[in-house]
Amino acid sequence: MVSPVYLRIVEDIREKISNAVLKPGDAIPSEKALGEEYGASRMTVRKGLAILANEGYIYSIPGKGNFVQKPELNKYCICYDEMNNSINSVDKTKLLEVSIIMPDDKLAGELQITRNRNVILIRRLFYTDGTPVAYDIKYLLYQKGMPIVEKEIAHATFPEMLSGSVPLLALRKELTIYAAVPGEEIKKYLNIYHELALLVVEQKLYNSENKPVGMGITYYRGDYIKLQGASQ
Amino acid sequence: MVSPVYLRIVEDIREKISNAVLKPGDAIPSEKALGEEYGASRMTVRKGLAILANEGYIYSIPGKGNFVQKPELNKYCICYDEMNNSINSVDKTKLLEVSIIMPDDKLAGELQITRNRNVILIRRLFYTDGTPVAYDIKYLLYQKGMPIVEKEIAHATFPEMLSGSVPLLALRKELTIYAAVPGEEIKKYLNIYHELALLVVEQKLYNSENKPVGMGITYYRGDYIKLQGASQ
DNA sequence: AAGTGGTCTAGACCACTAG
DNA sequence: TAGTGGTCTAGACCACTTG
Repeated sequence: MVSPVYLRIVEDIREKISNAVLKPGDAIPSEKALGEEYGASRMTVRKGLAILANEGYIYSIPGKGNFVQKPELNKYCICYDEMNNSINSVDKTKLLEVSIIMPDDKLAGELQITRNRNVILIRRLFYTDGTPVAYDIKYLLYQKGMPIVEKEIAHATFPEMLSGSVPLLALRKELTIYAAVPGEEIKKYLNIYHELALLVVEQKLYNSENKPVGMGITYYRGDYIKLQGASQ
Repeated sequence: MVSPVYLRIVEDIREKISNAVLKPGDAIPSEKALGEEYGASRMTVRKGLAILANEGYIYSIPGKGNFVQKPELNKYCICYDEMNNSINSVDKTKLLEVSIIMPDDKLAGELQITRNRNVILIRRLFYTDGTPVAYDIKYLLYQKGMPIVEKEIAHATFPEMLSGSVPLLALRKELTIYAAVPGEEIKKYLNIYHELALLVVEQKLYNSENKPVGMGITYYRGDYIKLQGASQ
């Protein structure tokens, strides 16, 4: 079997959609018809169509048929890792602070907790070639059994910090990206003496019950970071 | 049939992975064993496993078995639309320029064309509540039959501009995000009189042969935009 | 009533992995 | 050699849509 039948079906139909032979909203031949066309059973045809549906090319309406999907024009996938981006990679970190704090009203609200709940505060600086390029703050809900080993924390990305206490596959993550002018404290940490923009990335992590388990803010020197995304 | 058998299988196994009953690398019971456990045929079991594989929970090794996947810790999905973001939405646009130009060396390189190829240049301002919030530049490879209707261009997002000449499902898109300090020209367009950071978003579009068909840069006032992403 | 997709079965043969 | 996943079939019954 050089190439399975269902893959030939997938490739053929995908090609027709890419070349606009089949346009969004058009009906695809019925599963019975495709089976006859390719000399395949209905289950084999369905396997191919399931793949196309999964890739976002088609959708089906029970009782009616399969149809070409309208493309998602504005979806992008971005791989964000505090320590690595497309123009830069962190080669040194400095742990400024690890402490247990009681949250203020704003933080308690963000983390959906009361003000007497313990929170771990971690502040770090990221360096590239000896230059400080980012100032990083993390707040983690303290969980019993959570390892606060400084050596581990210093170089960990945010999800990694939680790997001991939360099953990572249950983690839901949110990202917010914006630009800002640095305040005096950050200017000092990042050795900024002239006008410079910051790229700010906020992360928020939720457990499987959709409760926040941590949030973080990273302030990058604008001249040391580019985030990249792509469709698909 | 209240809930199909294959969905029960999916939910059971997904639950076990989320609760760390099954950990990354662990083997899942064989398809035969699962079939006996759920009183289902092997094809039904496989349908469930295919869904889990597609969701990124498991993977399979032929001849060995199905295994729990290590989670993707840094993948985020972001919906980017020039005109809409999480804190702001453009309600007016102003077309500054639509013209056909010959690219300079830099642009020709970016678009992988020779300097005698025609390029459409579009410059726009985006407004929210009467305030200019973004300055937008687009370069499109001129294709014969391309509609340059000013009314259409003024309010279109980048992929929409190409909808007449390129099958949109074949479009591959790239995004680059960074922060910068505004230059004099942009300060003038965006009425910036004090220190302010810009969020800059570059878009590059490719056709099905992976040749660039357009690129765009949008300069947002840092106080008027936040981009958001999420896992899944 | 005829056609469509959704679910499911009980087999089959293959290629691969492991002891 | 026994067990595993990968492909495939030829049926079946169901719920749904359309005329």
